[in-house]
Amino acid sequence: MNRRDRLELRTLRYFVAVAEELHFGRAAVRLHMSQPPLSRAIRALETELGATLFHRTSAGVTLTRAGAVLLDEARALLDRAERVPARVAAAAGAATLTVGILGDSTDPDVVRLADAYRRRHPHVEVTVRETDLTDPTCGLHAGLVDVALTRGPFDPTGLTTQTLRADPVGALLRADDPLAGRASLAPAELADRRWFRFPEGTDPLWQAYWNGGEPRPGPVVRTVRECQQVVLWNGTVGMTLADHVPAEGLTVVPLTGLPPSQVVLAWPRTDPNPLIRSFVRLAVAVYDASQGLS
Amino acid sequence: MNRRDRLELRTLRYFVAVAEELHFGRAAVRLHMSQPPLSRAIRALETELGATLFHRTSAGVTLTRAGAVLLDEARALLDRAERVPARVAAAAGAATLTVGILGDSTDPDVVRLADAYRRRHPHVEVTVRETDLTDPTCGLHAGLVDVALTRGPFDPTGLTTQTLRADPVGALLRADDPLAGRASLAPAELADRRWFRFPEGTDPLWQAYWNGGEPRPGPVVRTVRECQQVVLWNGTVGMTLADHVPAEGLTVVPLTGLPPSQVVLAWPRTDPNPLIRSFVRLAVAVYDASQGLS
DNA sequence: TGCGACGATACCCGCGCGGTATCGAGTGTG
DNA sequence: CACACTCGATACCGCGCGGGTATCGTCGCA
Repeated sequence: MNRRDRLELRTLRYFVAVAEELHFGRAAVRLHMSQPPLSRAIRALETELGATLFHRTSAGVTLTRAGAVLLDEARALLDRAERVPARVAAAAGAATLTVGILGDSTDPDVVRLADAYRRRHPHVEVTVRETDLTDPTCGLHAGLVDVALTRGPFDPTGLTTQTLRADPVGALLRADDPLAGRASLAPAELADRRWFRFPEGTDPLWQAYWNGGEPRPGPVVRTVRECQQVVLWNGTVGMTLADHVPAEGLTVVPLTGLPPSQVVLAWPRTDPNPLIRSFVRLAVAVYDASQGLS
Repeated sequence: MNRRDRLELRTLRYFVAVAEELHFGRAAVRLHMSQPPLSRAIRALETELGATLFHRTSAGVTLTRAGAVLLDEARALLDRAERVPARVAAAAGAATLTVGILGDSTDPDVVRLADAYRRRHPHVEVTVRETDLTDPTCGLHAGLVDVALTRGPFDPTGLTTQTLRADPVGALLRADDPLAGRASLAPAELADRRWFRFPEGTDPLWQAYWNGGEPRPGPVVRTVRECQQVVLWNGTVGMTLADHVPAEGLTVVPLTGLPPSQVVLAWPRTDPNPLIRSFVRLAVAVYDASQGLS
């Protein structure tokens, strides 16, 4: 009568674990769960099938004849089920996912995300396209990438976005700058300086944010490296991540009163490619887990 | 990351339904569910497998190549899974369940329960043992039956019991009895009559209940038929179910102030036979459903 | 007879699943 | 050309199931 009364693979996985360990406690460990729900699940399976699967004696647990038969059947089913994803993937053709990454991402979470995705979808050919700072969407609109692992803010028209993390920002200064020794700075204290900025045509939201709230005059940069060079050589200033470890001769001072910089995942609003969905799901999980333990 | 991310048979059943109907709405009907969760499940499956399974065009739904492959795989898996219960049952040997039924059970729910159980466990050999009224446990203690579908009250020592329903009771009288025309009776109004009773050694709780709260003198009966005969021939009275349709020359008048008669399922407390468990589960479901619509 | 091992039971909680309501896109029609 | 209809997708909600912790009951053993 209940809906939980048809055979399911999960139950069979439980059964196989117990049948192989012949010990509920150890099987539970192997299944990364605790013993009581496992006992219950096996009991429910016995009820469902109308047959006792294990002899529970004080000496230990042994398979009944019915249990032995089910073990064969279950292994066959699980083996076959195991191979289904690979076969479907093969039929779908060489699956490809192109991830756009904003130039400076030495983010350790990106590595963890790449690992996790590779483990989850070994058949997917992931290509990474690193882009400079002049396009926060990493070429999403041009169709150059399927999904962009980038930073905000930018015009989200036609895109779906998902914020993964927020990092405090800081001012990038020469190490011998008079303000270099400060524990923190307000953007106003740098109002009279020249700030590096991005080329004409760059997303205005993006431009404004990285100039401390409003576009300011200064040299044009395209890459992280250029930002550093232009500060070193011109004595300009600019924004970067507060925990950024700068190059020799540069320093970073935390900026106060500014919204933190968000790590954002973006992808086309209408793209039906399910690889994107699973990538997004995984990314959220990985970044959340990372948040949790920090 | 979630636990809901391994392939499950339920999901495959959904997929096969949609693949065969090529229409989400109709597939949902076939699966006895509504369309939105079905759409979600298919989407989740696509995400999980990293492949699009259906082309959703305005013209309708068609399978992709990946979907076609999955359809084959899914059918193979489901076919095999379908046969598992039968094979396990065969290995367990001829499964037998003996149900004890108290003599007078012309209860329609019993029929529905028998049907449901037969549908659910077609391989189980169900034998029914109808017993007289002298043992409310239908021979459970003697091991004559596995489970008793009976009425209370009785001594539950060593048994597990489950109440399924409660029915009002009435007095069984001759149709020409002075009290026969009454709309209802209190047991006290029959205090001076002789009540039929059960033989020496019958469960005391049982004996007392069916004599209106305390054992009263009167002729000894063993079966429902004997009850009727003894009332017809001796002018004795006794208790029966209020909605009982009596034989010619008899009548039933509802009794007030007595606890209703409970339909009770009873089985040995320590019997490991899983057939009993599933029978009990089903019985509860059937009787509950029956309650609901009354 | 106390103790340890181990499966079963009791009870609680969070989330995944299925429900209803609604949207939005695409299409045929007066 | 607007309107209505179809049908899958989305938003949101409530509940039951699956998994958790605590504890029990039983059996073997010192």
